[in-house]
Amino acid sequence: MKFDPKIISFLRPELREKIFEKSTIMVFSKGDEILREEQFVKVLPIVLEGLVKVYSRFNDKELLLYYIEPSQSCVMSFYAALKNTPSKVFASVEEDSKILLIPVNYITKWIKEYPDFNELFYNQFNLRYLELLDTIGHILIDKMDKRLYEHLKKKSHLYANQTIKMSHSQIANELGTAREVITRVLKKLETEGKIVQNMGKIKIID
Amino acid sequence: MKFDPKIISFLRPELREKIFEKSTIMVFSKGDEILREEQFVKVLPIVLEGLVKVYSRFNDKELLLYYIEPSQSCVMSFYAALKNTPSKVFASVEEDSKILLIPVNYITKWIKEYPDFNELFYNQFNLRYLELLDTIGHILIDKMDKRLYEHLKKKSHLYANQTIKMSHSQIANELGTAREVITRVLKKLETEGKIVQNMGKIKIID
DNA sequence: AATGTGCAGTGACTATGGTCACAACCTTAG
DNA sequence: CTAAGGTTGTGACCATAGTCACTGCACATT
Repeated sequence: MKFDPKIISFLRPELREKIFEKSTIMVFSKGDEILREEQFVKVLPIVLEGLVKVYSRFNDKELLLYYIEPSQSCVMSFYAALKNTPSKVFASVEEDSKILLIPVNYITKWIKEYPDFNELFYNQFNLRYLELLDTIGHILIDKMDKRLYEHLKKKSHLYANQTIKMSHSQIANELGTAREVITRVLKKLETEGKIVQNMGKIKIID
Repeated sequence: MKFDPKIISFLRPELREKIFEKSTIMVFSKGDEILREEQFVKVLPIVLEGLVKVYSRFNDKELLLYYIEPSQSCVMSFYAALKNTPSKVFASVEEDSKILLIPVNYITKWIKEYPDFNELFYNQFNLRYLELLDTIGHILIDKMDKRLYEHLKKKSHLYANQTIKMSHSQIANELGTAREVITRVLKKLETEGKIVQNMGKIKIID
């Protein structure tokens, strides 16, 4: 199987070749659900291109946990795969993505054989934990206007695009709040000159 | 060095002996601060007896992250030790504790040699992540009364004691809110018959 | 006994954000 | 073209919880 050697370049060439030999690459389109809560995981995804969103749901509310960017993996899948326990989170494709799927039986083997592969997951776990900690900080101390603004800025960086195309209710979901609140706060941010809205698009001034 | 073999009994005897050979056991008293934010970590703690509280601080507010119970370790220390990066969290001793301190240089070695030791940390990481997720859920959807009540119930289980002796402001800190709010909500819980307060002690009914 | 310190109790006020109801739109499918 | 369905804009209202200002209480120290 062909592969771009720049991807997961932090792993040793030897392991990288094994990974590409045993794995499959799948292409997903924007909006595809790739993981549901309570679903068992049989392959570990590593995003090669695109963007995947991982989120949790409480009652009817949703909360964005993290994005998986190229070269990153999903620790929740990793653990679910390792322990053969069902997933507690959801994942869906935000941007058309190319994803490397590693069969779970090799995971166990390789984390023993390749310390840097093992470390990769510790790094990811740590990263995600700190991100979540950060999220809690924002929820606890920031007001909606700041949370929303930071959220939009983060998104614009991820997409490498000043302009975001999302409905108010989608944003509300990601922040775990109601649509009207987003409409209200977006208007406020607009009068403050921090963003510009037109035709369903939001431009971040920064 | 003597040790109680029941402790960390899930590890292989061979490793357990090595751990006790190379580690020191320290005794801490209630209230001791054992880890500050931005501090570098040179030993990995495993709690043998007692209870250790790990928390984070945002501005002046504090938030309880998790308790380390006997046989558990602190993933935040683990990662900080592994990567030689400063800690992002605080830890303090809740109940007089006996703690096993493993020098960091052996950690790296043993996680390579002993897969079950390695797995221990994945388990802990996963556990803590899910706990934090749960906490976010509560913050997002529960009202203060429920959050407080659940918090008290959890504490009473940890201490194996129906009665909790804590000041209102301590509780407020752990939940990231203000003292008056706790006073108010405790009163509410009392009229609902869910708790009884007297002389600085809180008794949880049910 | 007098003073100080910390904790608990309380009423009043306020701000934030969640909810409701409804109007005014676009866009798209029939 | 028109109806339907989704999106946005808005005013009114309300509940929650954070803040302020103060009182009273208990205990310790001098």
